[in-house]
Amino acid sequence: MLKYDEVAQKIEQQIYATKPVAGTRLANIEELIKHYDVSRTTIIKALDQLERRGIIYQQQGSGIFVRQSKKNDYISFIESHGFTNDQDRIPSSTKAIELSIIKPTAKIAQELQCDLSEDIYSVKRIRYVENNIHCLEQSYYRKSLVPYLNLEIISGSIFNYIKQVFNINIGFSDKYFEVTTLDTDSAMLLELPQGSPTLYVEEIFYTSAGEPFDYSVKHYHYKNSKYFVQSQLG
Amino acid sequence: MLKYDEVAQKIEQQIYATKPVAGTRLANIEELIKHYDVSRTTIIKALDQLERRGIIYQQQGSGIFVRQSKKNDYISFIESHGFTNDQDRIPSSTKAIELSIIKPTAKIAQELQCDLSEDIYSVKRIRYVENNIHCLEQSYYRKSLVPYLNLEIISGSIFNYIKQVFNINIGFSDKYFEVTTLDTDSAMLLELPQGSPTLYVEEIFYTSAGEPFDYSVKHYHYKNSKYFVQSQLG
DNA sequence: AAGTGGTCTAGACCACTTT
DNA sequence: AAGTGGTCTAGACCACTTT
Repeated sequence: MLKYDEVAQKIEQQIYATKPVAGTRLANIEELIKHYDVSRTTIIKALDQLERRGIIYQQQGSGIFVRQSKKNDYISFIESHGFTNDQDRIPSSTKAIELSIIKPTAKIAQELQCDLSEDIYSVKRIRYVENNIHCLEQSYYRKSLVPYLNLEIISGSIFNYIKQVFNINIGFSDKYFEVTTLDTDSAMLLELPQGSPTLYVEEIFYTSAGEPFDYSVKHYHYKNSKYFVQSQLG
Repeated sequence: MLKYDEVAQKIEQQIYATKPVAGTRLANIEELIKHYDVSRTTIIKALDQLERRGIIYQQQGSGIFVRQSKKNDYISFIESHGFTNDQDRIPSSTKAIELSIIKPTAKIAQELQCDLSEDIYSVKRIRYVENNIHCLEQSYYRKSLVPYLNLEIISGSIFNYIKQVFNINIGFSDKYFEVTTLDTDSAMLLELPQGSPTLYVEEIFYTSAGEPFDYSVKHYHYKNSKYFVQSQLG
């Protein structure tokens, strides 16, 4: 494990364990260097990581402080995989609705940067958080990169599966979204009236080598899902 | 100006100038070190910055590559101040609807971590992008931190103003959002039928010293606003 | 003036991919 | 085996805030 990851994790755990109020000052950098017995650069890198994740903030000349903890019931829109805060997991589950191999439409081929003749796994699922319907998800995977899927696999975490079995490293994603209304089919599956508002999200996932392997379209249940995003500005 | 910011900016400008297709490989690190005459650490920091902003991606052992450029008409949800990509600005404007000094409600006082007796500037505005209604915004500023506002100021960029005049450095923000429907008042102002879907956002802005100074509530026009978010995963 | 976080360097060495 | 990005160190010096 990398040193700066280890230091970041230890500092984070200490914050979660002692639950200091927002604005509490942590030890200064010199002390952290001595305490963790690493170089200045390593401490700074660990702190930068915690700052980006919204756990602390740093003010030059003043100190390192604990940031406000997030509201409950809100899910991180960036790393949303069914958890709220990193501390306490929220039980989530998945129901598979459809699994088939298809040829891509022009739109799908474009997003996945693939040929129209390439085989594509089409996966339709409903995702639940705390036993409430959270969203309807239609995903397309390039079979050349994800050679095999079955009902059991898609009822769990597909990402964990393809990471472990096919050794695919997930690199980054592009997320496009807007607010719209539900058509008949989606409304039925989300158990909402037709025309209900929804957060409509299209997301393309790339491997760490920059290859798009998953194009997903999601309709979120507007009553059961709330989100948060923390930003660094300035 | 900091060296790594300068290097990042130069590399970015070069990418925008030559518009290479996604996946194009940039010069390797040794070359960048020589070319910009800075240390390895400085190059790495510049590249990390560009990676976080979605402009490049790096693959250990392989190279540094240009990332897909973003779709037009989508606005960055993180740094959304009325622009799309960093390259080409989109004309945006603001119409002031209301400006007053009030005492905070319990909710406002809680979000701004202030006393119920403190003076608060209440600002209501409509924001336009390319002459289309983009969102309705109700903001609350702590008068102790933002001592003066008038109609002219709030018709422009309040953030630029308070940065320059009151020397407030904006540090970070917490954004909470969900999909809901418009009530009569908001619908009228957004020129949409009552009950239309909307993206409802609450955002708290903090100074770099960690003090909340602005609590804003926004209703986005569901037909005129689309967003994107780029994530680093793995 | 003292304290605290941030930048920057040269260079050794490690991790991963490509040839 | 060679190439390429990433980690880590010691230490000098800078930028900003607090006393």
